[in-house]
Amino acid sequence: MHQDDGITATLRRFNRTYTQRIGALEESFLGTGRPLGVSRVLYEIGLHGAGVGVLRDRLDLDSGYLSRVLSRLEQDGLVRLRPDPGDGRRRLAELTRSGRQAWHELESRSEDLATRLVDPLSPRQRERLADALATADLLVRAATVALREVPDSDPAVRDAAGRYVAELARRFPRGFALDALDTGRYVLATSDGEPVALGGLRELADPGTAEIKRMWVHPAWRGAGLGSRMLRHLETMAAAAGHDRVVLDTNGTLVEAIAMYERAGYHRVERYNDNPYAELFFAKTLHS
Amino acid sequence: MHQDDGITATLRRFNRTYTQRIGALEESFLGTGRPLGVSRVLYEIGLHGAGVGVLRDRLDLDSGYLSRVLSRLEQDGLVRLRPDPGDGRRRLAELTRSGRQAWHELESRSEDLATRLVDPLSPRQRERLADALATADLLVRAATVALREVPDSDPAVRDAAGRYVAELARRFPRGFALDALDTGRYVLATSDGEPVALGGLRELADPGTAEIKRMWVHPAWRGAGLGSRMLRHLETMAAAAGHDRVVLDTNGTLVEAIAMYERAGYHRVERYNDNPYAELFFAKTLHS
DNA sequence: CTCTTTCGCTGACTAGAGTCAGCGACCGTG
DNA sequence: CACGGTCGCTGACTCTAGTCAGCGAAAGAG
Repeated sequence: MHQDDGITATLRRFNRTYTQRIGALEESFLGTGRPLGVSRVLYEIGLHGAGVGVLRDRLDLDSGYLSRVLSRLEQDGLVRLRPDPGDGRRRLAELTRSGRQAWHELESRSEDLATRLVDPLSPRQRERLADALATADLLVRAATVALREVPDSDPAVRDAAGRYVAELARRFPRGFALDALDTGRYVLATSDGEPVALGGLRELADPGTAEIKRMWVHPAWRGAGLGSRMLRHLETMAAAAGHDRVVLDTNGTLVEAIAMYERAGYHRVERYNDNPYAELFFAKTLHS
Repeated sequence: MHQDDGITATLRRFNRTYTQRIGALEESFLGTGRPLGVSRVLYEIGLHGAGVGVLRDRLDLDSGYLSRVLSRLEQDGLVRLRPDPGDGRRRLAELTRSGRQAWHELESRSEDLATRLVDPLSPRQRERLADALATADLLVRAATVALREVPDSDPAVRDAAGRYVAELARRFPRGFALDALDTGRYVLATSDGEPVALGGLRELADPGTAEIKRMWVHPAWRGAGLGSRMLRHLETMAAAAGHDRVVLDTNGTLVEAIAMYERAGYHRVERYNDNPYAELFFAKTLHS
């Protein structure tokens, strides 16, 4: 019924099976007397409400289209729109009492469908399915993490760098303190808009060499290969900028990171700076 | 990032991840200058051609709608329609040279997308993803197998029974022969229209007892729990028909089946018929 | 040879989803 | 306070997907 004929074939086969049988979960939003698009907006507003612009971004809808959907929901008494107190141009959408009821209806309809799908399976099979889907979920998310260079003024960089510092302070025996953010080029990895990894690249006095700084991966994402991807990305950037060697320093307590650097082809070198927190120094020659 | 909070939550979470990121595989049919529906029909016709009725069944389309889509494809020079030589009412659709070219384009577009998706993953991760998706595929297929009672005249019953007989003939030391199909109630399990399991229920002289016959599961589907599901289904049918006990006979060579009967609560009983092929006899009391 | 089905096609619709240009209210900057 | 830009809304569209009733040719049953 299935033979191992490559990852893309497996993926495409799964895609077919999936859209035919579970895709219906999506259309479970239908059958509530409302068109799918309207229900999706209703669901996305959620119990806590949401700004119109946020909805537009999250659902990737045209401004005019969303506006019409919202006014329909308002007419139906499911949604209340009020101006954003902080910015008179914006509007906030929130569910009315019957809107919340409709939201719960969508929720339970989707839950029912999921239950009905797994119902024919034995407990053991359900467990296997849950494991397989959780694994697939993690890997698909990891695969679709987007890396992009951002200016060091980007709030997400400050946020990620702050978490980096906080973690080092917790892990380093004598704590860790850092005042200003290094200038340099930063690469931010995001998933669903959330920062999940950060990496920085800085020029050194020696023009041929770049230094990798501030490598950080969100704790929940460790082991998903993000660190290596970030490293490769930074190396490519360094090579493109004309460097033929990258260096980095780290601390002996960061054992996972050290293992990753070694797997990625980095080798130990002598101390090249006077960073008091650094104990180990690595370098890698780039083959362009 | 993910906590174990039940199979339905995992399924729904995956569903969200999936539709956002892999769902695009489906829409890869877009961007070819043709609407999605038209491309789907084109793809489904395939390189070997297909009858119009077959397409209607497979894609679950309205007769009139499909007809229009096909004539559009014919106008565009991608499809040729000719009458079925065996039945003048039917028509066969097959791809022209440029139709085949368009088909390959869809194929490679879909392949590209799949490749691009798994590209950021390491070989080890790709393997894990392939495993997870293959497992999920199997289980989702198993979960969505449909069991339905069919008349014993149904060609699918004859087909499945034929495979059953052929397999027993191969596995039994002295072969197996069976002339007519027993009358009785048959339950057929199908996946994508293909028969994947069969089971029969027959009344015995003793009115309280029903006999389960012709239990067969497609070789590719064994281990997916279909046998147990079929058994449960037949038991429910027997109970609904007023029986409080089911019996069955089997042969010592069918070790997997015997293990399944025992797991399902069947216990050994004395021989109750003169079936020369039967060596072992089982019974189960139904608690209604 | 009739009568009934089946098969695919045509015409006439509808709802849903989305696009695009432009508008008025409002914000932040210089 | 002028001005460019942002935000959401409105009107006028388009395209896709699909439904439904009915029709004529062909096949199968009696």
